[in-house]
Order: sequence, then structure tokens, then C-alpha cells
Amino acid sequence: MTEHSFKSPFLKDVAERGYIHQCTDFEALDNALQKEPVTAYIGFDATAPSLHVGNLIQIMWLRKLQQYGHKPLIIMGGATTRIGDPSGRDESRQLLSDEKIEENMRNLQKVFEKFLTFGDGPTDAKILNNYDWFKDISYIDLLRTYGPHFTINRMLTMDSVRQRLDREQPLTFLEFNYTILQSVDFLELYRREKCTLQLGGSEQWGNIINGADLVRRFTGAQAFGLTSTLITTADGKKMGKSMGGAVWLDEDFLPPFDFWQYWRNVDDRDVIRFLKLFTDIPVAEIEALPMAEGADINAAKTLLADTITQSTHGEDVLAEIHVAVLANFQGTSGDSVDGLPEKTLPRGMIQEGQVHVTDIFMASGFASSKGEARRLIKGGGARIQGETVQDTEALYPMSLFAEGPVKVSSGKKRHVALKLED
RNA sequence: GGAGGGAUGGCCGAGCGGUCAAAGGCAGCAGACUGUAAAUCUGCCGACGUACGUCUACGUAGGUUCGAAUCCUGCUCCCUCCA
Repeated sequence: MTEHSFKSPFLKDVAERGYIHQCTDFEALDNALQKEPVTAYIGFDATAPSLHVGNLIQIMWLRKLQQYGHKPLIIMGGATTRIGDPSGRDESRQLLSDEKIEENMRNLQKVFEKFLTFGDGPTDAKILNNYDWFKDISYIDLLRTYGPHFTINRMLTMDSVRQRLDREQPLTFLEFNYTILQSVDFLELYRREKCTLQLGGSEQWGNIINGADLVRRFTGAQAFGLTSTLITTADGKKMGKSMGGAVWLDEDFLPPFDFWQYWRNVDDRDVIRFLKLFTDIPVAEIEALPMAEGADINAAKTLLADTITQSTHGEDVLAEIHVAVLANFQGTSGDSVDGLPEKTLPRGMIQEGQVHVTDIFMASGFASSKGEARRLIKGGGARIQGETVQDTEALYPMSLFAEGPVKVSSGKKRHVALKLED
């Protein structure tokens, strides 16, 4: 079945935007989606305190689903995170403590609220925790109930398993069980929520079909699996690294200004693709964007950054960023700090009413040692209030902060509003 | 259980008694050119003292030596082959 023949609006749109990698049964799913609202889920393990751009495609998927009148479920991996998914990894995951997992799960939920509408309505999103149905199952029960439905023969053919074996990397028994838990999730959700569709990244294919199979074995019902393509940047890397860190969706982990910059600076070749994947802008509109020559594409990049930032961080935050961008890139007022990420200069760095330049750059997060700060200065990339710093040993008086936060820059693109510790 | 090989900076990977803070590559940072892009070119890329310097580092604990990432011994972990 080619992507052009979809009849359900959801599949049609999502296919056109380039989300789809594989499906257990395109035709049947397409029919189901036309007939009635479908309940679908994606599982998220709480391995980090925030989601990052790599997860964005999954979130967008749920969002689209909701927009087309279906019901999205989010499963927090309270149980599965304790096991560790081996899919797509060469090494075992570092196991997290229970407290850490709980904390991460609480943190993750914030992000979903930005993208989805929650509630009790028929198409309202809902968050569930798979720990709820695993915590009371005994080992014997689990083995007796589900064990007979999984053959080792089949499990050994799973990509995630085979890859480890082929590379002679260890795969622990713990990890080997991950797919069973994820499969039981699907069954449990089918029973509790009439959920018949599981979405996920392409590396989840194995886990997903095992789950769909389990649903069929226990209930006779057809459950669907649909996976997304692995999104890479034009230079072939996984998405999501910028300025030394991951591109987090949570403003507590990455300032929205930096988030905006990440999208503003994507490779030319990625703009159209990303607009389709990460915004709600109609495909026809995206394709009509003027980008014939050189700099024209910058408008499209701004649109991309604006749209995504607005959906993840909100209108108000975006407005602040625009002020900062105007000041720092369009050169209106060189030392405006509005909308820039804030950093704090600890009082302890002040000696006799003066601050050393190197301390200023360390406090700003642009250098992790005095030596690094000096190198930055020597390289000509260090600026304070727009003025290039020449002297690696310069001392600045406290009066520098008299008017409020000070703009500190590393290179042309990284700016920070440095304020004095209270 | 036996035999052999290995563990080097964020990663890959050379070095195999002094000239080693350790080649080279990747990643990262800054500069130039541009369009806040890509490609290219230049510089930087352990910490502290602004160069020369000092300290900490080549799995881990000791030892030999004027001197060790380099040699020896114990330990830990990994790999290969045999059983």
C-alpha cells in the first residue's frame, strides 16, 4: 500500500509529513481510523529528567492523533525503566534508583501538557504508569501467565537481541525481559482503555509487534503497530546535540533562547523536512515557502524556530526571545539582555569589589576553567556588553552590574544575561 | 580449568625506559568567509599560575631505575583460542 492511497485523514497527513516507517497492517489500520476514534499509546521511559528533541516526533504523533479525533495515551515506564530497554543500544543502560525514576516521571509530564489536551473526554489525552499493573504481579504469576506466549526462538530473532549477540556485547537476562513487559503493557491497555494502536520509534518495532501479538493471543482482537522513521540531521547524525548538551524540551534544562537557536540554526537541507515533522503547518503551505536563493531560507528557519518554540514554551516566551534575537542578531541595541538565558555570578568570585574576567566567563557557562576562559579571550571570541575582551587578566568593578544583568557573549551566537548573586 | 592478548585524554587510536601532557583522527570551542546554514581555511582543545613553570594523569596497588604510559609483581576487568 503506498502512502498516497490512505483514506483516513490521520494517516494521510502523517504519511505526507514523513512520519511513517512501518505498520503491522496499513489497510486495516486505515479502515479502523476511518470508522471510529482509535485509542493509541506511546511508552516513555523515565531515563532522564526531561524529554529532548529526539522524543519530539513521538509527541507530535500523539498531537496529530488528537487533532484528528483520536485518543492518545502516554505510558510512563515506572516499571520498564527499572528494567532498561536494550533496543538500539550497545551497552546496558545505567540502572536508575527508584527515587530518581519517580522524580523523572513527574518532570516529564509537564512537557506533554504543552502539546496535548488532557481530561476525561473521548479524545482527551491520559497518562498512565505501567508500574501500576506490574507492581503486584509475582514472578511466578508473570511466568505462568505470559511466559508460554513468548518463545526464546522468536525473541532471539529480535533486532535488539541479535545486535548484541552479533557484536558479542552482553545482554543481561534483565534486559532480555524488557520486551515481555512492554508487550504486557499493550495487552493491559487494550483491556483497560480499548487501546488498539501502539506508536513508537523504528527501534521499537520488535517490542511493538510482540505486544500486538500478545493482544491477539489473549483477546483475539487485532492490535496495530506503527513506527516512525529515525530522524537524523542532514549530516547523518541523530538529532539533538547543541552547544555541548542535549536539546531538552524542558526550560529548566535548556533555556528557551537556546532552544530557539537550535532550530534557527538547522542545516539548510533539514528545514522543509523539520517543518513537516515538527509543526502543524499544512504541507502545501510549507512546500510553497520561498527559498529559491540563499538567504531566503532564513525566513523558513525562523518560521521553524518560532513555531516549535511556541508549542513547547508558549507565546510569551517566544515574544521574549524575539526581543533578544532582534537585539543580538539584528544589531539594534548591542547590550540588551532581555530574553537571554540568565546566569548568576556568585558573590564568592568578588574580591575587593572587583571581578576577574575569567570568573565572569566561567559563571556564564562559557568556560569550565580559567585557562579555558583565557583561551576564549585570546581567540577573540569573548565579549562583555558587546565589547571584545582583550586582556585575559582584566578586572571589572562591581559598578558593571549597577544597571542590572550584564550581557556576556562567547562568539557571535552565544549570549547570556549575567546577574549578580543576591 | 589451561594458553595467549589487552586496558592510553569526551570517543577512536598511536606510543613500548628519557626528546610524553602523550602522534593522528573524530567531536567540541573560537576566528575568517557567508545567510545566525553547509563546505573551506586558521587557532585552541588536562588543571593551576598570563610564555618558560608547577601539579595531576596512560585500569588498580606496589616495585626496579637517576628517570616509567613504556620494565617487574599482585589485583580488577575485557577479549581470543583450547578444554
